Amino acid sequence: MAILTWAAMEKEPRVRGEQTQKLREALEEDIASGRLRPGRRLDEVSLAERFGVSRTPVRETLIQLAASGLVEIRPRRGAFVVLLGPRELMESFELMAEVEASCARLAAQRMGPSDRAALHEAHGACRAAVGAGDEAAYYAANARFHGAIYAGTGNRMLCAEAQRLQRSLQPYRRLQLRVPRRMEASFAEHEGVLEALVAGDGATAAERLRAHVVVQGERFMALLAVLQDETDAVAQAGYQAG
Amino acid sequence: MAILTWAAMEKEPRVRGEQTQKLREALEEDIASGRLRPGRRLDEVSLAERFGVSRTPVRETLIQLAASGLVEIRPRRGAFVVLLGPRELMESFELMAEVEASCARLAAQRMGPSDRAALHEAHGACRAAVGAGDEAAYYAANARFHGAIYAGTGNRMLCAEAQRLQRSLQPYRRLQLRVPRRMEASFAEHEGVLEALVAGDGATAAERLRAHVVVQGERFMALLAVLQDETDAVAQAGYQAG
DNA sequence: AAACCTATTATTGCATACATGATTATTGAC
DNA sequence: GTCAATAATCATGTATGCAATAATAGGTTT
Repeated sequence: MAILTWAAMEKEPRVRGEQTQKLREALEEDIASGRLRPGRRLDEVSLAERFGVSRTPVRETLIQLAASGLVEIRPRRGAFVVLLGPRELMESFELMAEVEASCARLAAQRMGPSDRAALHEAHGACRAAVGAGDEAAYYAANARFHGAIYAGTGNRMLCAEAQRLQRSLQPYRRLQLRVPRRMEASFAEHEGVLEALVAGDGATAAERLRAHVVVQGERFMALLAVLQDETDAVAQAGYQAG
Repeated sequence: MAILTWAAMEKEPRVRGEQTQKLREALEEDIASGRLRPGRRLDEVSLAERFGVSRTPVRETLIQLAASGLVEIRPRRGAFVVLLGPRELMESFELMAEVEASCARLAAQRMGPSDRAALHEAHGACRAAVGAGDEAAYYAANARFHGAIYAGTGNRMLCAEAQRLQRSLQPYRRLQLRVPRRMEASFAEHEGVLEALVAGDGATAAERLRAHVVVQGERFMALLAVLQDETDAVAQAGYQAG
């Protein structure tokens, strides 16, 4: 007793939660969707009132979010939605590119029929979104496309890591909507990745997916000035969530 | 106001802590050193008494450790030192291999003189440890060797991720001491990695470091039966820490 | 004797209360 | 009028108390 066998470990959330679970999902959604923008302070009492709970589960949720990289907690200062600086953004995109390249290499060797089906489905949805010019649909389908590659590795640890990184960069991807012909370029790159994946060419798939993410990062960094302006504007407006 | 500028974000711990900081370090050390073995249950009141604090900071620390992958929290059941099963161990080693390979590739291109000096220093310490047959010294020097490669990437996000993974696998590395001629083999592999790194050959360095980690993982998986026996014994003995 | 059901115990999850440090506002001086 | 120092306010960090659930022990039944 007092021992947990690994056989019993077949459930994902390594983290406690009853109330906390809901709080975490709600805040993650708020951050990803942009309702809570990077840099926004997260007041414990306000969040507690908003969700109708005490400060305790709020604090525990904030700690979880801090550990997953979405929130930053400064001792005695409070919690803030993580605001990545230029350097940290570049580093995060590079890390993302490396992880995704690894996923592509492994997925090319290991994807099963259902993985391939999911990948093609997501790719088709991307194509449809490009045709319709539907940014929101492309955004969702793009996430499925990348997620299918993660899952195709068969490595749940790697998959979880890739998803965590994707979530932490999600608040910034919104700004990519401003890049002209973004969807078309992204879709074309996806096609190259898909081709290499279905051919089982791991090296090529990895290189193409790495380049895809790196290029996205470079496009994004070009918009950094705009980002700065926006957060400044947010600061001045004293943005309120909910 | 209510906005955190990224200029102010030049401090590492994204996590709160006064008491919590000490608790986290102490528990990390206990887990890494093997005083708290994988599968061990972590009772909140016992920990609170042991550290002379209330349950609150203990809970917050456990949540942090859960998020970093060292502890697993099962709702209403308590916290346990993560006990990775065979599949999870394989996946973790693979993830580690991928991340380290990325580090090697980037470090080969970017390492500065101080990074190279640190790498050579660690390698020299490894050589000395092999000569002296000092397992503990090799263990420490090996960690410095890998850490120097992480740092050599100049990417703090990647570096932090690699270190987090290393910590989460640390409880299991102890068992590698049983592999015969482990130090000699490891050191020989290090030498190949170092050679490629100083030559600036990122592709070769990445491949060699990946192989190094993968081989370590394979050696390790061969000991899994022993691991299982040991944890079973621990379970029966009702291992007490401290 | 073994298995199942029940009652007790113990531990987690959450709420509330208090203390300390940070932030802000006010007041005074230059 | 601006800057600085001090006091008041507020938020965080920690402790404690209560409720609900899971683990456990005991008794009963087959």
